[in-house]
Amino acid sequence: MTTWFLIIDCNTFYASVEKVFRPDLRNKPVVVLSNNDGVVVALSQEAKDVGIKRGDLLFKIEELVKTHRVHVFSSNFVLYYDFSKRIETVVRRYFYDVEKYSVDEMFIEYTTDKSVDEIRETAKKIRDTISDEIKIKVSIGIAPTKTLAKVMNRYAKKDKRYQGVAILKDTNLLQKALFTYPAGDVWGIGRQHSKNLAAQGITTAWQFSQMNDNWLRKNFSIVGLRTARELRGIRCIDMELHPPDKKNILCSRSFGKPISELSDLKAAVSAFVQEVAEKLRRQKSVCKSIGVMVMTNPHRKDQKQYYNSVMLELPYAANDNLTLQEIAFIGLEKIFRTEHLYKKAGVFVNDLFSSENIQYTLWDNAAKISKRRHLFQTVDTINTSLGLIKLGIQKGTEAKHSMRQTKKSPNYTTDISQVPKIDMD
DNA sequence: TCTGGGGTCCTAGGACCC
DNA sequence: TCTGGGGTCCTAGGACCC
Repeated sequence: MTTWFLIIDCNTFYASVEKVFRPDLRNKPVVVLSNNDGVVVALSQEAKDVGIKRGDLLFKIEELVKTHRVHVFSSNFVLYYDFSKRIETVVRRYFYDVEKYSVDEMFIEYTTDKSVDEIRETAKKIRDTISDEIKIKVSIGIAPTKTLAKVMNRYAKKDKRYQGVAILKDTNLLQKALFTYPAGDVWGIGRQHSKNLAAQGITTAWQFSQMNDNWLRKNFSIVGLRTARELRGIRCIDMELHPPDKKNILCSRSFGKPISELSDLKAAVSAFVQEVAEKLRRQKSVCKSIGVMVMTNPHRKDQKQYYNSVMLELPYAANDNLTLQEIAFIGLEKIFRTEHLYKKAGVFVNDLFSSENIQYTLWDNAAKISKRRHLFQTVDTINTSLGLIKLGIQKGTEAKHSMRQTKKSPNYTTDISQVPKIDMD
């Protein structure tokens, strides 16, 4: 028996999803923008071919967009997440244990005595099924460790000869796979490490993997050592089938237009508190403190800059909007200064623990706390199906802090009023 | 006009305790 | 002629991922 790791990775995911309901965009360049339509976060191969890169500012590529008739979309996470779930469902028909690593990637651990060719055929079948049923192309990398599977995945994606599935047949081929593979493209080696490595003449994954353990440990911590060992074929990173509860939850967002009034910031903070509180309740956690941060636009050198954040203790461990909002507002008022144009705000909670075993002290108003918790359980139930209930402060003020999203596609798959219509006339 | 959002882990250093 | 040492907790900062 041999244990393999498969990684299934969707090609240019957001851009591909946007194309599914738009057959007229086949073979056309498509880009998807960040929140507020600021920068390119995803792009189709055709868009890459005309010279657009991830991270490009929209206003700087206007010329390219015009000349090459690039189709531009605001991000539609509801749609992408729904596609992600559909793809996962297909994969689970073949493998019960799937690690959802990100919205467009899944790891699978596969222990089998099947031959390399048989494994490749299975992978191809999964790939074809996803392509047929969901209309999304995926690449699959297969190897004895997660890090090597990621390496193979890139070969599967970049080199047509693999037809979307690349497997590291045996470790004798390690040197061949890593010899020309850029060190900076290895999973776990980012920009900074890559720069430091290059300064010492280390540019390939193979060179990195052959460095001395002590040196790796000293310069790149235990994380870097683990990466090097994984590249040698030694398994160091396991599957994570059940995502652990979040230890921190953050909700922050830039505003479509700058805000200067406290009341408008309050409306934004209230909305962020709502999101944070919902996430807390979803994982059955409570928090003992809550933080708020505000900032001006750091890119506007001509404007007065201000950044501040504050963390406040709650009177008791909680996860209901009302308690969290009360304290968040106190925090906001502490750090709010007039005369600034605020571009972004955020709400965060750290040190979460399970809501199942809260210890109240003698002074806690247990009745009030319990009432609030039940109230928001009900609110969650209603919002899950309708999404209508908000705290009063948010009423009518949404426009002031809402994002700019002028090019959003319909929620084709999750909103009955937005499904595509076919004209039969 | 225009610059994303949400996470994780690791390390070093200071405070504090006995 | 000497000025401990080990353990724990917390925080800030820096790296990484998508």
